[in-house]
Amino acid sequence: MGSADIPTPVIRRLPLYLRALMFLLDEAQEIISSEELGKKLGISPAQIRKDLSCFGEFGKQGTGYEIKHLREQLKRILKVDREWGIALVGAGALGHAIAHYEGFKNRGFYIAAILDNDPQKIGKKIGDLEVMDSRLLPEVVREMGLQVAIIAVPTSEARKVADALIASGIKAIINYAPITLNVPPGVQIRCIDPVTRLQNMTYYL
Amino acid sequence: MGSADIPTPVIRRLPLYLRALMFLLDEAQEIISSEELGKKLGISPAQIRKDLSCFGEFGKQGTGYEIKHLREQLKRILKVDREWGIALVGAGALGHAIAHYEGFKNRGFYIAAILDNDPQKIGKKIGDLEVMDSRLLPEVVREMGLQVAIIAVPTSEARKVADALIASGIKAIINYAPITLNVPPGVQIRCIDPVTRLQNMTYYL
DNA sequence: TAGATTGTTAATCGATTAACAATC
DNA sequence: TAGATTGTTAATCGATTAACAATC
Repeated sequence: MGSADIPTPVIRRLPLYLRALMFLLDEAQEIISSEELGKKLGISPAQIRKDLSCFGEFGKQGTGYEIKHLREQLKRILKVDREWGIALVGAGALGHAIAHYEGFKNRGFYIAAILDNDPQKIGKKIGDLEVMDSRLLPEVVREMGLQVAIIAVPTSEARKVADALIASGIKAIINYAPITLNVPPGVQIRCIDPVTRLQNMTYYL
Repeated sequence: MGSADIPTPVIRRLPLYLRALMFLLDEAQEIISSEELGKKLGISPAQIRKDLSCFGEFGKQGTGYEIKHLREQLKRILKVDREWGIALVGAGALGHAIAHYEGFKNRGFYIAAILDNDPQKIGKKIGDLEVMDSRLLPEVVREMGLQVAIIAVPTSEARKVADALIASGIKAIINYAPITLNVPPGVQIRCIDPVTRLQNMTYYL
């Protein structure tokens, strides 16, 4: 690959830029400067320019950035210029909330399948999708060509589910169980645990 | 205050240490070395020792850390050696999932009140709590002495809700709407947006 | 004591910021 | 052109790591 190694903090910020640009486009704004974008995001303008310069020259001196163009570039860089299907494992309250979440729309993702191991839940419909038996995971992942999954099961089952996902060929996982899961190289994982975020804030109170 | 300024990455890691220690105690482990803890968390042992040394000397040379003792120290440092009541705003699918979440238990938090502006939802019960009218927010926050809140409303309402929370005296906010909210100094805010996390991972695929 | 692991210092590494020439 | 803002360099700042004396 021609692309040099980009610092991870840069990659963490790009989705925030993209999110802000999508929002601005909804409000029909066409151009934005690094100054204005920085103010909206609480990030320094120099930081934004430096981050973007890792990938090319997307702005125009004296003017700023054409929002639609920058959005397309960011989508391409982040590989969300396509739609990734997600395997959602867990059809409890959290699974329902994720299945009904509006925020995936136009951001590169959709729920492709919902799985659970509870016979009470298997076969039930959530929105347009029928909850499938967890045991079908390998087939579902292969047949639908899924690479992304979300773990929304109880903590006690999260490790087992992660192993099954990885064995099935999933390459990117969002884990909602409050536990650190170790994954092999080549597999991405991120944990969403509101309590660690809360504990982080209370330190400062 | 006697406490010097602690680097923010340190404060971000402490809740992870605490979470791992709680888990180990459940499994009846009593002692752990920075080496072993680091392996579990994917963090270098030197990092862990350095982080902890910001606050005191909690270990014993040649042995490691007494887990129960370190847990108590971390709880104290993070101010979760008490229980913080949370004002949960939004009683939709996400609000339900949060209200039923088991993960708050023993980690310093509980849902103290649930509010919504939808007459259809007001008065309905979620677990033990009755959904209250959002307009009662200032009274609820004051009377219950709440400092922490969670925003689980549609994106279009998030800004308004955040302003109301801050006006009511809330000092720490978890925002589930995929939008950057600007808050005044002295108020902590963290955004939980699974899609930015997903977009971060797809970059690496 | 011998072995192990901490707490801490110094060195390295990496990220952010300031500043300005380039240029629209 | 004059004014504005980018892209980029160099300087600053901060965080991580390596190494080891202290000590249990």
